[in-house]
Amino acid sequence: MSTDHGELTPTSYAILGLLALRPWTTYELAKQMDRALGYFWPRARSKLYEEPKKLVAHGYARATSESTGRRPRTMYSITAKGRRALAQWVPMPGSGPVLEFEQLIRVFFAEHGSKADLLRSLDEVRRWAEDRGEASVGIPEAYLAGTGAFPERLPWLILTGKFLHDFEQMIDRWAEWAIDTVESWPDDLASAEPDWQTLREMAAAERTLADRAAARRAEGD
Amino acid sequence: MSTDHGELTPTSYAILGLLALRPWTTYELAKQMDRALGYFWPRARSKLYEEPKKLVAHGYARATSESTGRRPRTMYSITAKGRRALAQWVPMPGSGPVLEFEQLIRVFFAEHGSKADLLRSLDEVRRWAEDRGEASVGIPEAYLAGTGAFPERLPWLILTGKFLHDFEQMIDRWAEWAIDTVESWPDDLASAEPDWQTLREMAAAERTLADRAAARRAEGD
DNA sequence: GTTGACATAGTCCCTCCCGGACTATACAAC
DNA sequence: GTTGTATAGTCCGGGAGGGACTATGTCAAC
Repeated sequence: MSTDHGELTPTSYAILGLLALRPWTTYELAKQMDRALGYFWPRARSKLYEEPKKLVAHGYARATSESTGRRPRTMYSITAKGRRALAQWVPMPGSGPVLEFEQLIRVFFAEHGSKADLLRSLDEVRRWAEDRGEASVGIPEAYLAGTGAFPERLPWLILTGKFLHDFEQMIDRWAEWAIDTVESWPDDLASAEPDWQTLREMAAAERTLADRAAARRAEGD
Repeated sequence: MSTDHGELTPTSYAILGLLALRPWTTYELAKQMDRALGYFWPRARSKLYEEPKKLVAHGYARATSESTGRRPRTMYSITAKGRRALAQWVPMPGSGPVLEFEQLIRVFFAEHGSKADLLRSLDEVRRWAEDRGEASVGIPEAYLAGTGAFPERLPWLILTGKFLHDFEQMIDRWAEWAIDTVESWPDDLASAEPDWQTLREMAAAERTLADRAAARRAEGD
């Protein structure tokens, strides 16, 4: 069916999903990714400009040339075939969460810096959470005020929104806890005392999760 | 100083940090990444085999040829110059957490599947958390038993460990909540009622974070 | 004492993807 | 009329993914 070799990736379907909402220019798509999808499926701009072309090549989208003044622009819209492909993709199993966290590498190797360095790294993390909060505070408020985009999708937008919210809160609370913990340490990291209490709590909680997984398997699942 | 073009990435310093603990063969390094660093800095095996060579080219590591029987292997160890470079890198600012979560795309576009499809996606997420719990349950227990690796690093290993733990718990709780929420919906997703209560709670919590960010900025930070 | 499974120790290569530099027009403000 | 910002993209080098491939070592089972 498709003559080109490039197969569709989750990024393709993410774009296709947006096209199912309404037609967009690539520029608008890129902006839209910044507002929502980009928080859990971040992709480079250059990719976002390529994907719609791939969708067109597969017959999943249609490109129409429009213009603002004498300046051309390309509007993309989904086809019936594209909707069918999307409906097939959505229910399929997907990959679990993948995390990249450079600042945590610097915490992991804290012994190569001072206590003050470590506290600075942790404070950076807390700021990240605060900045995130600032960036996203308007969105739930807009829906409460009835001005949010695509309100008919709100029930499941709240599901994904709460995930991002919980993620952000978790980071913030972790950073606060870590700062408190490190502040109680002596200046010489090498003589810091491990937080045994936290370690015991983690062991217990992991055990609970692991037991649930084992029980699930035992139930012949 | 360096004649080759490839500059050092966080991946390079992650490996360099491991070399600072003790010498390893590349194979051991790859295994070690699976055990800890890989959870917040996942990298392909092929990359892990290239990085030590780059470190040697920069004078940050030294390669020595050993053998097991007649089978050769390369042991890498850090140099004094490498330790200095690492000590410079660790305290520098790093990037905040970046998340990729394909399953959440499928939740985001839930309108293209059924309620049952959505529940299946969410259950997958819960299983992911359970499997993670199963995989990591032994680590805190080992340290409690006094058999964990590099016990002198335990204080900050607990910091990073708790982060991963909190991440996992957050995912698990979110999935449970989402499943409960969706189960209360009618079979036709289009007539589901938004969870206004959760939306209000999110708005309030984000506001708190955002205010803290604003206050921080006002304090001339 | 041989077979097979699994761990060790890598190499190779094609493709995906990043991300920053670059170009250019439209429009509004000063 | 210039300056700034939003719109609408293209280009490209290098990082990174990930699977296929090769080969030896070790240990337990048969």
